[in-house]
Amino acid sequence: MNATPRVIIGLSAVVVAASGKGPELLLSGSPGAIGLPFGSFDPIGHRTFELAVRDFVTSQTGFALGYVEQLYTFGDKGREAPVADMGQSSDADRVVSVGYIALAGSIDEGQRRAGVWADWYRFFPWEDRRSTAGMRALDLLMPDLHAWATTTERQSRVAMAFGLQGQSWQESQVLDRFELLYEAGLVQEAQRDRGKSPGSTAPALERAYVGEPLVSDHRRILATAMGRLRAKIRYRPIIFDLAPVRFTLSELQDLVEAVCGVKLHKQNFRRTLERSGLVESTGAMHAETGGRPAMLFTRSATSRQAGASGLSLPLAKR
Amino acid sequence: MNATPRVIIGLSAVVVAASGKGPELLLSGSPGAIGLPFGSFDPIGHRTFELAVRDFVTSQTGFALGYVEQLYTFGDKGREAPVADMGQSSDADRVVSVGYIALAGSIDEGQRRAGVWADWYRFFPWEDRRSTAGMRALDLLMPDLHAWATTTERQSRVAMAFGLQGQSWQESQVLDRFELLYEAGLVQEAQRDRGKSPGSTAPALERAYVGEPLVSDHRRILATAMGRLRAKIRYRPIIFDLAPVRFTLSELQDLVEAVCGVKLHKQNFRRTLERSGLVESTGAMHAETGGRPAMLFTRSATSRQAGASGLSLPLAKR
DNA sequence: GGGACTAATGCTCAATTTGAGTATTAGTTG
DNA sequence: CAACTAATACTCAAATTGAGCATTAGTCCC
Repeated sequence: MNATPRVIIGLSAVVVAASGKGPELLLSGSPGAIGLPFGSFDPIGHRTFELAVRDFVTSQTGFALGYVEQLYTFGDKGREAPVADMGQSSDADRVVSVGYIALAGSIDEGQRRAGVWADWYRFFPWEDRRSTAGMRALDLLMPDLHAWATTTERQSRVAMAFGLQGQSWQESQVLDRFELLYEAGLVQEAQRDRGKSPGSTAPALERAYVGEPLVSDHRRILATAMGRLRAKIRYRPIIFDLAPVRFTLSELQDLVEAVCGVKLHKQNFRRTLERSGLVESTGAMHAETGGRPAMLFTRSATSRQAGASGLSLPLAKR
Repeated sequence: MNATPRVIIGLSAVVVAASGKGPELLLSGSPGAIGLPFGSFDPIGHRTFELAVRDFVTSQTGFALGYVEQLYTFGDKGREAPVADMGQSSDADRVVSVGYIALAGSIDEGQRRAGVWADWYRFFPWEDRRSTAGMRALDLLMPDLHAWATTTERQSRVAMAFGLQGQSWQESQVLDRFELLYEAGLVQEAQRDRGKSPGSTAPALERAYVGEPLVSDHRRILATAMGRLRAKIRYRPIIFDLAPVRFTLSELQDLVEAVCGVKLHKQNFRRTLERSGLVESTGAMHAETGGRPAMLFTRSATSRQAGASGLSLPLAKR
């Protein structure tokens, strides 16, 4: 019972690591109430947010974070909804959450099993355009999206966000697409926040194409993180914070494709990569693919410099 | 006297408007303690941060904001230093400030005089590379920067940030440059935060080239805003939120140049602009320049669509 | 009413950068 | 050693960019 409501600062971290299969997220919570790793900011103990994030992620999950970047501060009333165990907060408090993205590098099977990791496309099936499964998720959403787009303004928003009608798909507009689906009531969080019981008048939501919900507004934070990461790949050499120390160009390409959810043109990818000077070949070869052995590369010294640029993404044709 | 220290959320707004001369900032405070418009977030009254920002800027200054975007949340202990009139906060409270950038469009002389506006280059003389004055500010900083750059790591950071040694100047790295100057003790805030009296052992700071300081960490927030705006110009048609409704291409170019602090190649600028489809000609002409009359343009309908892209910036040669 | 002056607009051309392939090579496997 | 699989090399046209020179439509001044 507080006399004056307090502001509690919550920190949420989108911790991304690359396993063999692609980007994976560190999750916490119990089945049915899954969310991002979450901690409260201690105004006395913590000197900066970033230190606080590193701190609680390591103490909660045992993983040490590499690259950490602030995403956005979410403070909307009405979207923080059911967060279960937030410790000392009472109903009267206002929770403001500062979202972070952290890259935990490349992990092996052992580490992977030690935490609760999930492929991030479980929460955004439509964002994966490498596979027919992802394309199909979008197809299945289309009827409901069109039904919602009753005005030309809405139609144009749908077209721009999802790359319809001659517009091109922009892989980093993850948040735009999610917010649009939220507004259209096509993700479970929207129905939850409106206080409806899922599946009454609202459209029935099949997880195969609307994705799994997360606690509170964590899926929104995740969308922000995906978008930021996808955009940042283009202008900072951040991909190397996810890649293993040594990699073949194909492995690097697979990783970029997995993060961005698109297919790239192989020859052009290696061309721009070699020109960029971001990688340099170690002498070693890697011969486990059944084809011609591939040269192993590492990130170059210049790629570590402060203002180094990112990768260009030469898309492969349909 | 609080038993437990509270967290106070402060909102700071970088309000930018374009006058004839270029981007101007709305300031508040008294001489010697100038800062950005600043308000506290009320956890009960305000539903979202953005509404709160609009609210307090309008009530404090009378200006209605157009475009508003969150920048970053600053929570470092030790950099919020002397903020004078922050209302009900006590020493024990921790102030976290959420920075916003807001574009107030184009203003006339009357509106300009109604608020306290200042050319933003007063705070960042080295960011203006259109004029020799700005280039000179950087020249004057160089000796101190080099003196600070005692390691190769620092030297390379300086080179990347300020475009030396074959590196190109990146107009949107405003924050990198400011933080570097801060670390090097070359801006007054750094000396203040370290508790030194300005001008003891530290280098003497001439305002003509180190720029004017702002209260608290407001200059850092401003640097973030400048960088964000400069970067965003390239991928969103945000410049039209600063431009007047009708403009000639030269006026638009001057505005872009003023925001980005660089000179552009005129013919190439108009070429890409016309191809982009972001502007369309009104029939009218504008003949006040003493040369051939110019066509007046407006932003096109497509430039208002959600995912519309921004301007390319064809730099003019040295 | 014709030149000088000024900015706006039009046009050209080469250098790069992209997009989209086809061709060759170095391993593994049966 | 032939078949197979990736990796790597090379090619060529289209599109984009960087840098200019050229022309035009006004004003100002005699």
